[in-house]
Amino acid sequence: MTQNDLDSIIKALSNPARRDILAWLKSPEIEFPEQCSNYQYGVCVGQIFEKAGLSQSTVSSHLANLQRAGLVTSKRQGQWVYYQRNEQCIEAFADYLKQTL
Amino acid sequence: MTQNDLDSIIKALSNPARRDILAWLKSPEIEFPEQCSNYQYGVCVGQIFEKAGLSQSTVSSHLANLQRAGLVTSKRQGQWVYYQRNEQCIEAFADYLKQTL
DNA sequence: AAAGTATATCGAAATATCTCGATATGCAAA
DNA sequence: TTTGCATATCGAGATATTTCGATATACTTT
Repeated sequence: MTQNDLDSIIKALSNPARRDILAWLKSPEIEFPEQCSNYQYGVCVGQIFEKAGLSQSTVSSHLANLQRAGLVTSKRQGQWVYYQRNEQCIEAFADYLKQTL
Repeated sequence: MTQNDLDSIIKALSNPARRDILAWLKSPEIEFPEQCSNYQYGVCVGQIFEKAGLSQSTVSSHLANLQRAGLVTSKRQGQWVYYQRNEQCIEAFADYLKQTL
């Protein structure tokens, strides 16, 4: 965990909308029951967009931000892009913080 | 730990200068060997200001920010104001994050 | 009381972030 | 290949943050 990683992760988490999205992705079945497909690759942008109460472009931007920080991964399936939590990164960050803060 | 607490703590930590200050305060004897007085109440603003490479007003503002977030406490001793880490708050935050992130 | 030192607050300029609508891109269906 | 849907990117306006110098406040010393 470099200082740069830490910086982008904390900056990503400093926004409430992004924290909400990350929290929602913990329970896709509960938070996004409307999604037709299964949750193998996570949740698609449209679902998150509808729940967030923000514009589509804003949500897309937030997701890109979370992904640059390494907190989520994405996978395109046809015309949809699915996002899911990167638990490894999230746990590593929480551990690092607990240890060094 | 309310959502407001979390928000102000993460926002406080999202700035590298404030993270540096908080890290320095972990080892006052090592990081601020120049301080004349003992470290009972922490480190005084002037010491932090000299180390930070930022203006006095900026450092004072960062310290106020950390204090509003609950991450440090301050105590005036004569004309000096000493800041020290609030370990209880810091640990509670790290634990909360580890649990809920 | 006056002057000096330490810290906090104020006001403003520079920079970054958030948000949106418009539009581009990638893929699917007709 | 044209049309339509899902997502990403662009450009711009609004807001927030960072930083500074100037000044105010708190305290000490003379």
